[in-house]
Amino acid sequence: MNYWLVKSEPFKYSWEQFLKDGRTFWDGVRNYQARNNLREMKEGDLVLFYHSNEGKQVVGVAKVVKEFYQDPTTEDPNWVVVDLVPVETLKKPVTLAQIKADEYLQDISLVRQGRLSVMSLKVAEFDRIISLGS
DNA sequence: GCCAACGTTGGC
DNA sequence: GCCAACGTTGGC
Repeated sequence: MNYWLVKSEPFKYSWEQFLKDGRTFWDGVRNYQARNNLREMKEGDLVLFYHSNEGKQVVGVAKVVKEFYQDPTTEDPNWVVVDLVPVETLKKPVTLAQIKADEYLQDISLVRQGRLSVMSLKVAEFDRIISLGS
């Protein structure tokens, strides 16, 4: 079981839209490192959903329901997607500022590698964010 | 809107 | 295979 964090700009695809859809395929990844992370995702893995640019906060938890397959939005076989469903909305969104200020989250990729859009999390980091959001 | 960080591209 | 130039992301 692994833990992940994905970013989305809310005006492009928001958590609210995700809840409305009930299920989505995570497309648009055009970065090799992020792509590699998508390929590592297993069914049942939990994924934090982060709003970048506007909001800059973790807003909910999703779950992988289908492992990677060819990105249907491009012919290029380099790129893949996974299917996600929403699991729960955080009672209190966890902001980037909170994460940066938290002593247990100093090494999180969200802070250390700001531009990466799909990253893995340690269990401790995942749990910490969940507890900050409860 | 600016700019830092960093990934990618292309010339040599 | 190195590295400069360029483009993109995302925080501020």
